Amino acid sequence: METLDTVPDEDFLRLDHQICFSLHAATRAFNGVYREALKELGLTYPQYLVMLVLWEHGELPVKGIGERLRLDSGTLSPLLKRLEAAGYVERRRSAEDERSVTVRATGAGAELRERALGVPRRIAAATGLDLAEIAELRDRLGALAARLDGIDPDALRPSCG
Amino acid sequence: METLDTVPDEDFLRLDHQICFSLHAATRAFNGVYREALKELGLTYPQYLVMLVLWEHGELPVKGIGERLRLDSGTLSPLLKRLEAAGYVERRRSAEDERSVTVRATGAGAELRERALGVPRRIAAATGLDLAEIAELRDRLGALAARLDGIDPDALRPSCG
DNA sequence: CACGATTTAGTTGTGCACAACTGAATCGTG
DNA sequence: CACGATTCAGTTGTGCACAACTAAATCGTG
Repeated sequence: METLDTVPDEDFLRLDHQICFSLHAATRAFNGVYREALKELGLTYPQYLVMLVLWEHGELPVKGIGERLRLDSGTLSPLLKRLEAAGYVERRRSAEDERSVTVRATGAGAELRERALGVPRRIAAATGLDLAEIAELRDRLGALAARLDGIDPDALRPSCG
Repeated sequence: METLDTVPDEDFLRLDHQICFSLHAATRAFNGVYREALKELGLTYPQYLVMLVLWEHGELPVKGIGERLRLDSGTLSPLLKRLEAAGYVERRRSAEDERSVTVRATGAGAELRERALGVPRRIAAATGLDLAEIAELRDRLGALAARLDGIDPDALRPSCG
């Protein structure tokens, strides 16, 4: 089998162009499709992800949301502020640990879930993938992400290439 | 085989949580890995994509870059201005069509290519995927993106779900 | 040729990602 | 108990994505 070592740098650069582009394109295409589907709910895609975890887990501290979505407070704080302004979530300082802020869906947020139920099905139908393919894609992407997250930054430095 | 139609909305919402998350996570993990690898070059990931197309195609109008990367002038104009400020590209109004701005790599931009040659190999090695797997992932993502880009927006509206 | 439609870059405004930082609360160890 | 280290949310600044818009050049049709 052809191994990585036998391929010239030039070919790698070309292949890189292709895979970078397709990953970038797939992500933006997915975002675009969700943007369209979520327009009627008044949610962005990241806001929808936050609502999904709140619907699934009930109330969570900001940190808990961040762990599940791999987002930090710099991203979540303003996003949650917008969700709060829209009336979908409420935030309050935890009584037990006043460093922590607990986030939970409001009544309007719960109603939103009912309106959101149809979204994933329409997306799935639009992709033309069946359930098994969707699950496989999920697993591949999940495995890739886990592997990438586990990379030692030093392995990306020139000295180790 | 289980079809989409027989799956309850609730299960879809849960599956959606998973696939949204894994796509989002894979993208951000990839971005993070590239960010690290490109740090020494002083490039961001989108800037690197632009340099890749310029290295491959020689000079291109802004529109040509946008078509290849599916980016509009609102994204490209400031990005190119930064690449120009860094000395990697130069822009000049086309003589034939003064609406158009031609972008090409400078000498420093060409030197950057030499230093960039090792990057994709290190990324590929870090993913632990072999060439065939990389090519397969590229094709799957490309096909998915093409399918998503081709979706009729109306198909995402509630009335058609 | 004239003039409305189109094309091309660019600008503005909103939202997300992330690094670096701040400040307050809490924890752990002496 | 005291005090330095850590944790947590939030802020600031930079860059990207995208929608909506502007201005200038070009095109196409009468």
